[in-house]
Amino acid sequence: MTRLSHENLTLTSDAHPRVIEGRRKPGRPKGGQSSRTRECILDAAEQLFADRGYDGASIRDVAAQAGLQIHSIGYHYGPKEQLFDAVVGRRAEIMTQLRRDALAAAQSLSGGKPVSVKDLVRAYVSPFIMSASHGDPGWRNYAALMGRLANSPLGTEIIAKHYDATARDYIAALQQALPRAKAADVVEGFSAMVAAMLGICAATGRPERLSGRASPRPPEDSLETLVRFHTAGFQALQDN
Amino acid sequence: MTRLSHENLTLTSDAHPRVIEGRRKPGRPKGGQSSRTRECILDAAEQLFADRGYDGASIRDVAAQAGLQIHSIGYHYGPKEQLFDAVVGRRAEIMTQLRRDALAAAQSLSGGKPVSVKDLVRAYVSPFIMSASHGDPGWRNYAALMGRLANSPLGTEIIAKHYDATARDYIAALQQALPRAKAADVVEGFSAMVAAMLGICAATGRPERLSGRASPRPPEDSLETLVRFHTAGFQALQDN
DNA sequence: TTTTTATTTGTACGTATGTATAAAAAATGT
DNA sequence: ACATTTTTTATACATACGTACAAATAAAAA
Repeated sequence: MTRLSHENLTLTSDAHPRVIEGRRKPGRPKGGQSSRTRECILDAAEQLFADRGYDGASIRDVAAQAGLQIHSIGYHYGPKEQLFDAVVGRRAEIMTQLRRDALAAAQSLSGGKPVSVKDLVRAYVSPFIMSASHGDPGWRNYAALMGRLANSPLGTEIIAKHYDATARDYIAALQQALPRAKAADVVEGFSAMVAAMLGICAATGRPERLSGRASPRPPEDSLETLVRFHTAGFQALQDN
Repeated sequence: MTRLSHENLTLTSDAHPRVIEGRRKPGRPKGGQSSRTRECILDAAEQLFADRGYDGASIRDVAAQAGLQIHSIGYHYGPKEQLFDAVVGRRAEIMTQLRRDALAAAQSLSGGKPVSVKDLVRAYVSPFIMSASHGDPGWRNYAALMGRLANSPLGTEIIAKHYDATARDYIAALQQALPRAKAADVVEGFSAMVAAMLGICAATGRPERLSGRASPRPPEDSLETLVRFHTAGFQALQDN
């Protein structure tokens, strides 16, 4: 367990320092200190929104978890919805970049010809599943949060804002890979793929219960199964 | 617009009387009247839970929507979680029966041999999608609610209670239809199928946005696509 | 008719919520 | 050295929450 101590601000965590334990004295911090406080707030909010949902997590909970006063949250992020948007947006930017890069790489590798369905499915799904299962509790919380959000009005709105552009790119590429499939079917398949991806990362424990196994599957196995399953699904959309 | 009036209890709605508009006088109602009040409460709670989530919908909202006093809710259903369970359970019983019947019918029709994957997928998914899209706003709300719940802890718990038994039956049948597929893969495919089904009925508007169409697809089309897509997905799990 | 049961009403409690205000304190800019 | 900016603390407000209690009322049971 690492324990970083920087002035009056003490962060403790294993490999991922994010919870402020000691209190800060009031006053302007030295050089850009606030940016770290802002990250701590996002981390705390991320975890609580994931665990309890948007309405279930209060601003007070977030402040307590981050070791701050209530008003510090509002000071840095304004009203609750804005904080929520910041939580979603922070990693959405990273995830979007990963997916864009993966798509560009696949496209340049296939040189002009349409990218295969399998590569598209993998390119979209892999960054998310891998991030959600590679130790970082922040990403794990984020993935759970996205799953919780998926079918709610507020969630849909914010997901649209941060993820629709990339989704459209992938759908277009899928359409090229499946020229005989109806456009509406491709979108439906894409939605199914996203829903399955989020379900895997939600860690509800249902798959374990239904299969009788004690611990969750290795995420790499889930990823391979998901890719195989949905690739075949997409291809079946060509038979009209 | 039909308007039924029965004693002091006045229900108004088109084709689905569920919102009490006039106030009831206190006192014991005539013969089993309360059962109708109880249904009204469930209808109101169903809608509000679907629209705003478990934490977003208050007992006061439910009472107001049902035209009752706050305490009537607690009187009939006890604490909030119990009301929630009642909301989920009411239609879960019906849905479970529909799925059991469909499975039994398919099994007797195939006379001893394993039921085909396609029939299994359809038998599981069709009752839900059809109920969610056949006019009844109660079922529509219910389907949206289930989608919202899917990846939350409370939702998982209650879904387990009401739906796991049938899920196990279908997974066993799928396993028989796919003898060369790994058990964990079949469970993963089943989870994917459920997630896609819930996503379709959640009516988030995302598919419309991503495909540029104005109105949602006819549910029959979505159903056929889902069946085709997931049948192929399951079959691909046989190639190890 | 009297008693019992079922249901609704009205009110209340203690707590939690999102947001706002004012003041204090420490670093920075001049 | 002084004024300014940034961030924290402390407190407060109005409202909303889940739950509970006692009283009132009307049907049913005796």
